[in-house]
Amino acid sequence: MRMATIKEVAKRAGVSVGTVSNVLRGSNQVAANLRDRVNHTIALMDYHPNHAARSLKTSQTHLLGMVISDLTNPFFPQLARGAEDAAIKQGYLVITLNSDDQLDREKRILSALRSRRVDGILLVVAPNGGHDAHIRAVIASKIPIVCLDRVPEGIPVSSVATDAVAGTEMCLRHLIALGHRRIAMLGGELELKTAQDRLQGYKNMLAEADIEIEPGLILTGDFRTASGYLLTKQLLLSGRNPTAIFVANGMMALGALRAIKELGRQCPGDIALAVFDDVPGNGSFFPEVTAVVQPAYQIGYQGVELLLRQRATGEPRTPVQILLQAELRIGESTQLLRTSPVLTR
Amino acid sequence: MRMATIKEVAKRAGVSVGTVSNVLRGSNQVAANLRDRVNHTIALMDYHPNHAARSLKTSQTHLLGMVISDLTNPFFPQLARGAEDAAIKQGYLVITLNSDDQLDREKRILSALRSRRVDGILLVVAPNGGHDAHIRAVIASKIPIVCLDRVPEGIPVSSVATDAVAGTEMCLRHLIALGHRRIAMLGGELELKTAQDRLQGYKNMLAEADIEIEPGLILTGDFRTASGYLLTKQLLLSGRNPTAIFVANGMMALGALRAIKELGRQCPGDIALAVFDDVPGNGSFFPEVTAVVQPAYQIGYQGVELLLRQRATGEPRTPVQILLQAELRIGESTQLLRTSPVLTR
DNA sequence: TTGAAAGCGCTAACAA
DNA sequence: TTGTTAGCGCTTTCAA
Repeated sequence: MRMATIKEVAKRAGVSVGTVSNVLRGSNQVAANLRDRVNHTIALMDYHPNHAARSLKTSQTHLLGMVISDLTNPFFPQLARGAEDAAIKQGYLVITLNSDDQLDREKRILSALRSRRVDGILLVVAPNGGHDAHIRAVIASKIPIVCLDRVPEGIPVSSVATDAVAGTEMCLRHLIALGHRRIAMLGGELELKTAQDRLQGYKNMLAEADIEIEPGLILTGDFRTASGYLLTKQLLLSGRNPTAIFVANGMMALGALRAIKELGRQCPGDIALAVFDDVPGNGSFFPEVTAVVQPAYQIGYQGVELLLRQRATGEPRTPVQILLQAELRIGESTQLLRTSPVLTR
Repeated sequence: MRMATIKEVAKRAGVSVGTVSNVLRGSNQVAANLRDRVNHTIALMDYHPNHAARSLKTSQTHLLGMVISDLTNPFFPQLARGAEDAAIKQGYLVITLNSDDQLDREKRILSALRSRRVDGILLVVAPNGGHDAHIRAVIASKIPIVCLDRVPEGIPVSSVATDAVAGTEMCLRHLIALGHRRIAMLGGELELKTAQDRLQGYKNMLAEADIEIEPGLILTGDFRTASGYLLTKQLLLSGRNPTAIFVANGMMALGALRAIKELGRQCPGDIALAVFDDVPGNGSFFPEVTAVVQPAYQIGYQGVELLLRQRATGEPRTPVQILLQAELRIGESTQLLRTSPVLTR
């Protein structure tokens, strides 16, 4: 059965389509009795305005596209929920797509989104080694775009992200205050600004505490669980004996914890652990992991708000970069145990 | 800047709009030289067909709507990814929305999705206490709909879900084989078929093992972490002394673990724990929790396939109910410790 | 305050 | 094989 059209509603209610349209759009130019009659007919016929027709006429889809790397990384569902809430509040819907951090997927997704005439794009960029022509093409086409979480370098684009340098510094300060000096760092792909920032924060704090940087304690992975697992095994079997590990994100931390467990080491007894980004399940298990918790929901929420603001006012001359502060949540994984051999040397 | 239209492309290429349309749709009725000229012009003008206009004409949006309860429950991201992959493979995009298990949100979402004229709806129903008129309205309107995860009762609708009875039985069998007889059950809202099924599986196995059901060991919550936490505290302080707890989902298990930890009990030393549904972070912490792992990705994937199949062939006379089997993953949380007082009575 | 009608960009039926 | 055109359902002017 076909869906009712505005014409059918108008006929049934005994008014013109213009009047029905006015009622739909909440115009107060319509007499109360007519308005009631129309609304009643709408309910009666279970009428739902055809969005495609409306889009065609107004050239607005009220659709936003969002490209994230992977929804199964718990950082992104929160971000997606923030985006959804902000979008719905303004009458928009969001199509979310996963790039898995693969450049070709990102390109195809962006292309599909353009065909759909989305009113704006939220993008968590994949590492691209400088191949950013497809992103520049979006900017050139005047589709409003805001980058989330990862701020691409060398592209004039607005963004909302966590202040990763400050967040990392806060965490390292905590570790150093506990007496740790041999702190290892498991980082993400250094193409990504966020990965660089976390490494930078690490270096800053070591320098501030007059701790010499030991290159062998800095390992680079790719923000995935498998990578955290491998690097941790490698690190713990390297004989470099760090007393603490700082991990660049939650997924890697999961791998690190598994490796520590498998090697029969105790955390925090044998080794302390702290993470940038929250860890799935954190707080329900032992040890609760000390984590720099990002305002993921806010990144999504403010990203949409910024996007729609820019859309409303026209793209600003200079891009806006919003930096949100993270929060340090101290857990058992960096707890000092009296009996612990960790810091006694 | 406006985007190019098919008319402009036709003019520039010196052909009619009909010809451009034929080229776009890959018709082989077009002479090679014209086709090349048109394709060249399309590339030149960076033309992208207007999806809204096409939708209006063909009354197909190639959009699917998906309503889930909460993306931050890790079960759903997997399901969403399965749906996305299956949809993209057939040229569809998915709009995912969270109902938070609230009936009014579900209604509003369904209404928005209908306005968007989505080609099909994937729905994880919220508990509704029999208020399912809005779902029946979708069915009446002939929009293909497939329910995921939770099979609503008394509504003729296709679905893809986990075989919760069998999954629970498998898990209880494991617990009973370990010698447990005082097994508590923390369930979800009994309005939901999945919650009922899990309880049913529990009862089935106790009956099979000739264990009398003790009502005080069966607590009912709402599938959320807070509920798992509260019920576990209540249970452990009740003096009923269960030796094992079976929890109805992963989020509740997180709460249960936290409660056990806070009360200073050891798992599995003092109490064993098993869960229907996986637990966030499981496997990286101690204890790894014995879990009935659902094929979440498959539920999403097969849900979309079923939906599109039904759309292609017309709604079938009788709804199809697909039941997928879960897998029991045994962890440390149900490990028998020689020193454990648990089973010595 | 209400109605009539043009037209958004496309597809598909039909004509040439 | 290619061109012409009606019309999808809506918003929005303009007239009444």
